[in-house]
Amino acid sequence: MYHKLKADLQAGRFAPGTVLKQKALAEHYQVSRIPVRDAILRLKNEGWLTDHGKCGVAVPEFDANEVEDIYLMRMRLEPLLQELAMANLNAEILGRAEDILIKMASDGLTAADIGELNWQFHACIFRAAARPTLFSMVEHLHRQCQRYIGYQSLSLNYQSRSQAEHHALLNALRKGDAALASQLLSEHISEAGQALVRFLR
Amino acid sequence: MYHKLKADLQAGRFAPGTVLKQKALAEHYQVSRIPVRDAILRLKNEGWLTDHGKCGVAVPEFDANEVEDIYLMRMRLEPLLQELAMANLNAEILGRAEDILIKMASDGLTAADIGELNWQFHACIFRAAARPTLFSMVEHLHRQCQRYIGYQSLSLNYQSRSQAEHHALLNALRKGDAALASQLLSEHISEAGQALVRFLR
DNA sequence: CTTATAAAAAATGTATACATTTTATTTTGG
DNA sequence: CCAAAATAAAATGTATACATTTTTTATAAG
Repeated sequence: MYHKLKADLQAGRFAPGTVLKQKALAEHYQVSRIPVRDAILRLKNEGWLTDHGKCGVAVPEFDANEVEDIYLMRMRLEPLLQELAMANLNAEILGRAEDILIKMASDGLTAADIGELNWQFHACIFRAAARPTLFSMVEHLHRQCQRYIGYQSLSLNYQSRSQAEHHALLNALRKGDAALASQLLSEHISEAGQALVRFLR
Repeated sequence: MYHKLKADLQAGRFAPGTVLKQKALAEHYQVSRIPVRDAILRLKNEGWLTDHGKCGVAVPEFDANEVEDIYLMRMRLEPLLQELAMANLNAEILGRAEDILIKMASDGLTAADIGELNWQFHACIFRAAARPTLFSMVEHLHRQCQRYIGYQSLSLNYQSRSQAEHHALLNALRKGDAALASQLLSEHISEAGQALVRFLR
């Protein structure tokens, strides 16, 4: 139930602003209201739903200010996590990261696919830091962004540029150039954020 | 129910590591398991409970690594938010912040009281940034820390030093010295974090 | 016609009962 | 005696039924 509703939200099958009622969801997914309530609680915490006054939940509208804040946070936290990871990077990890980049160059990927692979690429590096709390937070912020990028073709337009940045980052990591790697990641996030905010305004 | 369980967790009435079962909680609080489930879901997201295998939830053990990560994040995010707030600060806001500092000097405050007032002081400034998403995140990180500071007398030992730092910060904000205010806040967080990590190890 | 109040409808919160899954115990074979 | 499988117990997940709260609609007064 939770997974089905989340999938529908991720696929954009409910327009932003739509108000969802427990009873209606229960009937739609052929379950009782108990699992619906659980799912709603979880999805509210993940940012896929918001309270709608005292009754009902709504699919959040696109909010450029929210995106701006999330990208600001990512710019501060992801380079930090990457720096902490650098000491533990090795050829195997970097090889796996490159494999993901190769997959990202495939044809027929949806915006959601690209978003997921993009996260897998960075996560692969971040995980080496062995910092579960910081990692979870960064993952949470990434996934909040996916709500926005799933909808539009922006990620497809920026795909070639993004790939080039990924390869440049990978090279810096291979060389062990921490300052360059941090700067490249920061710019990578900044550009994606600015493009998304421009698109929303 | 949610509020009662949270209060008990905040007051440290369940030792870290304790495993809690829905049925036991339901009987203890004289409610059915449905509100217990809701409360558990919410408290897991707030960091007051964690999953315990496939069955039950546990009161999390104290984890110095988690604290270290949270303070690292706070050091990156709070100065950012404060900088964004500075343009909108005025005498009224700064006056309210000072009022809170005066309350913090009262006698007979518990560690939890001081923690709450400490947050109110900074929140009062942060709110001026009018950045709800960033603010929520910073608030979330603050409240995660309260789980640790509620337990021990550390906050009481650092109270006078902390107050001095608060006043220095307030002065920098009054003067509009952004660089100094950021630096003071960063150090303020860093010192509190280091003290807490030292205590836990 | 607008506003305030009252009744009706709808939505959420909670209790009880049952189903499914997980964990603990016992039994059996080596 | 130990390990693995089977059984019993316990815990969580879910459905139905009812209680409380919120929202909407209808009604009446100004």
